[in-house]
Amino acid sequence: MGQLVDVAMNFIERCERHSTLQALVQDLSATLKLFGFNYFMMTRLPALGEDAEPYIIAHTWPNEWLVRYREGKYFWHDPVSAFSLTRSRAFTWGEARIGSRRTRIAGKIASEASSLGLADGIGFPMGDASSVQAVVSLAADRPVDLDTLSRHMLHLVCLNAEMRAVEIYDKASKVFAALTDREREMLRWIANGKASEDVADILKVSRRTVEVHLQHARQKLNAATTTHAVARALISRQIKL
Amino acid sequence: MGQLVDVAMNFIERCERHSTLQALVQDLSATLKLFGFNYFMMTRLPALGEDAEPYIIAHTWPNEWLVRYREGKYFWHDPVSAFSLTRSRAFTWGEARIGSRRTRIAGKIASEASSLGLADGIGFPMGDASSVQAVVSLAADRPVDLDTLSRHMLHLVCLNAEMRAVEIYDKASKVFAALTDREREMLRWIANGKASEDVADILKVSRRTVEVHLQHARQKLNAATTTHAVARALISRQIKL
DNA sequence: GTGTCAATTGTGGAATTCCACAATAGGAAG
DNA sequence: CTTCCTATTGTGGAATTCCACAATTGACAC
Repeated sequence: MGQLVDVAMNFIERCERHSTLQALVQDLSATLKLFGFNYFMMTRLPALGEDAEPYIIAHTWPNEWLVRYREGKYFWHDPVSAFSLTRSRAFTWGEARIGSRRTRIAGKIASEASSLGLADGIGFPMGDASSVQAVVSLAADRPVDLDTLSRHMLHLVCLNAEMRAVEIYDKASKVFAALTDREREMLRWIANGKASEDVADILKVSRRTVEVHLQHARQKLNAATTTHAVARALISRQIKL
Repeated sequence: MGQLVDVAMNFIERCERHSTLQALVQDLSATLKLFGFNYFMMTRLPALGEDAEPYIIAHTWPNEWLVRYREGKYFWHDPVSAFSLTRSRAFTWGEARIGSRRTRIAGKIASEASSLGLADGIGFPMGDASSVQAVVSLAADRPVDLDTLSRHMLHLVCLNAEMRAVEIYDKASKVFAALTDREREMLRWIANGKASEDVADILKVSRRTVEVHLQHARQKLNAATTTHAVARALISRQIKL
């Protein structure tokens, strides 16, 4: 019981010291086995309908399973992955499957997974309740039945592993030039559906002024269009809706 | 030592059962005091330069401090809050202050906070490493010196509290109509700076087809302009950049 | 088999944005 | 005090988007 707390704490401390994804994966994999999980998948979420594979950060899933997942575009048919997109709390695969109506394809996916040693699992969405960014999914060869403490320790393990993994994986994060207050102000109105002229009226300046600010914003964000600039400003958190 | 684990687990279990923000805040506040923290602040992050106050989800900060924070627009001068925007891991205020150059205003904020009983604290960014969504900040009247276990238990407490708080607070989350594959495809190209004509070429359809899809997207997302639609599609996670 | 919905294409004109070139004024920093 | 940056406004024309009105094809569901 208390042992798992130590296992988790020790893993988290080691986490910081791993400087390669490989080492981290190995350590995480070993740690998770102590909790009864043989495989894990750590991935960001693709936009709807998109191919999920490029978003994978790290995993130890059997290659065979990964191939099938890709070929069959399982991501968009698997109720478990669908669950990941909406849930902000931890959930077991069992829960996810019960919560969704049974379709042919869902049943097929579940039985195929089971035959490859991924019978049940638990998913930890990363991010807050308003927007899930990534998911760490753990697979076991039998139904998941964790006590509360183990579950939360696992959550902590996955949380820290993901943080570290993204740090390692994603060192080259997109950095855009900083906009001025005025530029952000203009962009924000545009992002909210106003035309340049509207913004001009709202801010009591000429339409031209608005357009020049937008032009500067486009240049700074290296954007081809104002829409492009808005998208980039949004993801770089320089504006909000 | 092991007691704090129980305290944390018990709190997390109670969390689910709280149905009002008030009850949650009270419980959280009491729980945090057992860890030596007298006040907390749970907030989402404003866009650069924006007023931070509307983004507060819940807090127990002294009113006097909150007023000063607002009046002086401290959020944008306080190295601690600046830290929240970039860090994805837990950090103490002390760490944040050391990591940034000392300015007059920063020193003033720190000493004012200290005189009101917020001498040091710890911040837990919520969200993954690539995008911080919210922060839970805990304040203590003396320098923070937590052992690893306590720190991680606190992290778990804050994580679950925030989840629940957002669930309660944000029941009326913006829901937009689902776009079709094609609509998303078009929007994605537009979000990436392409003109309708470019998209038409890329997808081997007529410019008009692209525009009709965009029109439908605008209608579904209730957006006045395509830019508006892109912004909404982005925040509702229907497209990615 | 009928109905609903997605995807596709078209026309023509109004509305809007984008761009190259220029210039003035004020504030902050060195 | 000089320099850099930001905010502001202007012109005119090219490029692009937006809109109202219409219609065909194919897929999936009841």
